[in-house]
Amino acid sequence: MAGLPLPPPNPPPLSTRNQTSTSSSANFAQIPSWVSLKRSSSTIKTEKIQQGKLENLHLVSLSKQGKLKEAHDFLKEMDDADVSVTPHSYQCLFEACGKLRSLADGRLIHDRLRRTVKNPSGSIENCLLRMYCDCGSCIDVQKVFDEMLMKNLVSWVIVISAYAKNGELEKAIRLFSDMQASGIRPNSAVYMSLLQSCLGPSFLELGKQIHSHVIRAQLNANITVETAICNMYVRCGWLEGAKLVFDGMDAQNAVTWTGLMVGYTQAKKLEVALELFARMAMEGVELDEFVFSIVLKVCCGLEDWDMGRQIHSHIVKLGAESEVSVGTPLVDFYVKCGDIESAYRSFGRISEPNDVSWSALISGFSQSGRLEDCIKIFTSLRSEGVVLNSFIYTSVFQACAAQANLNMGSQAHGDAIKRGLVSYLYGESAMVTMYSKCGRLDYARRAFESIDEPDAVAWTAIISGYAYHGNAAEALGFFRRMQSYGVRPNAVTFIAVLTACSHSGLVAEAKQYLGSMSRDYGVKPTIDHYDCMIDTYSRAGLLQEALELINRMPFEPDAMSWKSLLGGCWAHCDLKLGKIAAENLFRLDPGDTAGYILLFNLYSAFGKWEEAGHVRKLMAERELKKEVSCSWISVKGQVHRFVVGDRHHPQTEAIYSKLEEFKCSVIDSPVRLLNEEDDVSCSLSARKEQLLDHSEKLAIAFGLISTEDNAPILVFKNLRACRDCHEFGKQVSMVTGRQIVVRDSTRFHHFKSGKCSCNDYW
DNA sequence: GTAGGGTTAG
Repeated sequence: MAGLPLPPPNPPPLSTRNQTSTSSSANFAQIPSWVSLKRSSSTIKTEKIQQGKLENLHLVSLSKQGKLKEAHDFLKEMDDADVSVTPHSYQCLFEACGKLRSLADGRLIHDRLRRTVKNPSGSIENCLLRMYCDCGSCIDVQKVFDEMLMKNLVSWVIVISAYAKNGELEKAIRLFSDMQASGIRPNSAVYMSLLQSCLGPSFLELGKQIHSHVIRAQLNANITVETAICNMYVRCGWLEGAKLVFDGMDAQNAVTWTGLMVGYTQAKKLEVALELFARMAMEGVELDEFVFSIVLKVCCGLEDWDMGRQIHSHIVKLGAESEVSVGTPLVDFYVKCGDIESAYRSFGRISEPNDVSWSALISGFSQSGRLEDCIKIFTSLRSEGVVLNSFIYTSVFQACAAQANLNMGSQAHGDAIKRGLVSYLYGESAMVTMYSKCGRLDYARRAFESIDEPDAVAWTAIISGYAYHGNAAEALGFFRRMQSYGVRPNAVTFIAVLTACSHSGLVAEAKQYLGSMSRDYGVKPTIDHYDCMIDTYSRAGLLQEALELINRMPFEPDAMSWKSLLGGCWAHCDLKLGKIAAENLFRLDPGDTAGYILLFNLYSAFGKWEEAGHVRKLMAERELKKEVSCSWISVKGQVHRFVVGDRHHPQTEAIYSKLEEFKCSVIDSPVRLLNEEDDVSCSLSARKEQLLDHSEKLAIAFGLISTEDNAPILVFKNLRACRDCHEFGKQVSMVTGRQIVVRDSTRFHHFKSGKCSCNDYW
């Protein structure tokens, strides 16, 4: 990728509602250091009043720049020179402390205020209150508030909002009553802060009471307050109430409509949400930049890609594409569409992308398999010091998992920890998967054990990890542990459990788990679960059972059902059933290359060359090409890739002579089977030659000559391991005593002392 | 007052 597209010229802004106007206050950063209390500056010293003004000006400047340490020093100098601090300076100092959330500084300056000023004004005290709120210290807020002699409306608003924001709603309500008792009428700000604190269904009753207070206070004609009430009902899960308030309003603005659409989206009533948008557009409500994100989300949920594109063109007409709050949801929409090119184009039109925009794009690349791009963008963002977030890291972990890129994955891991950006559960589960797919089950386990309270997804990740590595005992152990912790398994968990069983020949266990899903766990089995069971029977050679299950299961068999059976027929040499399975598979998925190869091998095994040739012709007719097979190994941080018969590597001679040492391992059976790695069109004798230099063997041989004698060898390949290479792995592990690990397209093979963890089942 | 990005699978 040659750099990202340039942003276009700025379009007219949508609405200025959210654009903070730049204040016209002086730039205090420019006040030079001559405003200091050097005793030599006699001109300043002589004029007492002027002097105080300048010092206070400097103090204000330091506060606005957030230079609190310098401010403290300067305050001391002012004390020494007997210059008093003005109320305005105190206000600025408190504002700075609040902004920086520096409670310690705030308390120091508060102390100073107490010592030097007898009766501070109400507005100073309100500043103090606000400072302690910003620093999150309710104790200090309460103390100041209790000692205040002149409590005005603002003071009450600050304190009530402080408690409300802090989740102490009861206290806020009590203060609210006190306020009324003391004869002060609450304003809309008080009600807004109380309403915003009603966060879930448990607050519904309280929310209703606040609502009735609003009506009594006659504030219910205020569009902002009404919108807040509407959103309160949405958050409390009472959509009907929200709708009632909405319909009762004299006029609604874009915010009101957006809030209601969010409500219907959360309630999974997507059609209603979309209707609302249509109505809103028809009624000519002035759209703002936030409306589109929710509508586009609705389109994604409905998979209504046409509607999404229509909305996109509407956005273009409004000239809002470059707005980050509009462009980012657009990127996500196209990612969900599976249209990564459009997503990338939309991203390029955002004039000032933020971290959310980047994460939407990166996850798009990760999900669409553009892993190189994903990693590339991540690396360049990191080096440019752009703000990253935990979403980005989660996507990077995923990409590294798919790429089996342990190097990048563990680097990103360390980096994310340093920046505190491993997101709880999301990032952690992705990390478990990353390590297990990179071949480091030990790290995966450690990553898992460090999760505070793993949820079903995290448990599923570790169970899948062990299943993927062919260790059913551990996988099932984790499944039991999961239940002992009271975490309920979901549908995907059972896929992992059943996969663990099928790869280890645990037929009875699989049957029992499938049967217990609905009964004991309340998880309804889907066709995927039945396919796992069919796979289990097939691998174990129980082909009749597999066929029976296909016929009597409560679903129409899909391609996967027949493919599993075909795999079993191939492994256990059942031509008759294999033909039936293949016919059905090709009917449902004519493009399944691996299926044709299975059938070809099956015919060949029975010496049925004519039929085998027919399969080959069929593949050619349907223009099915095998993916070019390759294997790779990482040595000292460098990745070495090999294809069949590869002679490009600088150490080719040494690699081939190492292979010669193991030559006798090639099974010399009268029937030479076709493997995924072989060229389908070449002759039998040529294929025999090919067996010697399959990419997997080349990678293993290179591993042998380029690593320490006792180091384990980890090889990755893009296709399924063939029988010869599998035997080769076993033999090498026996002769050399090395541990060999091969990840093929479906699982890990751990070769040790002449045996493989897959028990020759894969 | 409002929204936007991600976790587990064969």
